Amino acid sequence: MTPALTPDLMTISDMCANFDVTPRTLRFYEAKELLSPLRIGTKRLFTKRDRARLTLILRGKRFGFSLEDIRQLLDLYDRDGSQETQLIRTYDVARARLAQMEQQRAELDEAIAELKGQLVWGAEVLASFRKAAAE
Amino acid sequence: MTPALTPDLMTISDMCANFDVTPRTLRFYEAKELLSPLRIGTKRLFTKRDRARLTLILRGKRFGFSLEDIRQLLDLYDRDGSQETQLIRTYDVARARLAQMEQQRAELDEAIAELKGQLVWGAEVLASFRKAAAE
DNA sequence: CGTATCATTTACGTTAACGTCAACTGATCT
DNA sequence: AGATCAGTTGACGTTAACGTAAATGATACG
Repeated sequence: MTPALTPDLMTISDMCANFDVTPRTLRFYEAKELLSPLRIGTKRLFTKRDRARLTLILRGKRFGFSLEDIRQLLDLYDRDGSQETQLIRTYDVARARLAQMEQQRAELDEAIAELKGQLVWGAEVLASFRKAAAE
Repeated sequence: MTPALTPDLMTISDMCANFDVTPRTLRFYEAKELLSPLRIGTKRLFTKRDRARLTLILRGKRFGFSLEDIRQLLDLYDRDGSQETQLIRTYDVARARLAQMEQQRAELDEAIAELKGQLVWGAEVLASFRKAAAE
């Protein structure tokens, strides 16, 4: 069993199992100052706060934010999570990102449409090949 | 004026202007064997074929193909552009890529939806802030 | 002849997000 | 003690698609 995570501290392998990331990733995030686990001697112990942050980090990645973007957002949450101006800034960043994503989706849609067109053409060429071969 | 592109040959800067790419890009593509311009002495002269290929390269990039993917597709076109099996292979690659893109689009849609949800929440928090400040 | 412009080759630099060793250190189990 | 883990730091490797700089060559103009 896991050593009974008394004050909800988790070892690096607990974290890996729970969040499906590698140790390298967690150390990397620490180096990037996205996480700051406690130390007992040399070993890392991840707190509830670290877990909350990691959750946000992974969500941010799903949104396509870079780690640097994420770090800045986390900093904003931290510094004075309750300052209205900070919240507004976070909100704006997210909205901008949303706009980007919708733009990206539009481009993707265009590319899909174009590629579909090419496929239709390809199918026609193939069909005419078979016709020619059948005579 | 451009030296009257007699047998439709273009210099590197003509190409850059026409396709909106840098010289570095064209040399890079040549190194990757995507293009194979003629040489007069040391200088490159791009033929009609090079331009056709570049068009396909750029289109491929819009589709999200890697240069390596594109090179292979171009090779297929070349080797025996009229062999049915080659055409089929090209067709299949394109279809697979289309599937990828539609998958990607689905994920993007999900992320957009989730992010929109977060934004709504963020807006609510902001609203409650203003309410609190107004009292 | 001088210079201005365009081109060429070579080769190292860049960015992101980790992967993959290597070489240890400690703790634990037997 | 010996062996076995789990963990640590450090450092170089990876991938894609070029950017950028340095040194040199070719050509045309006046």
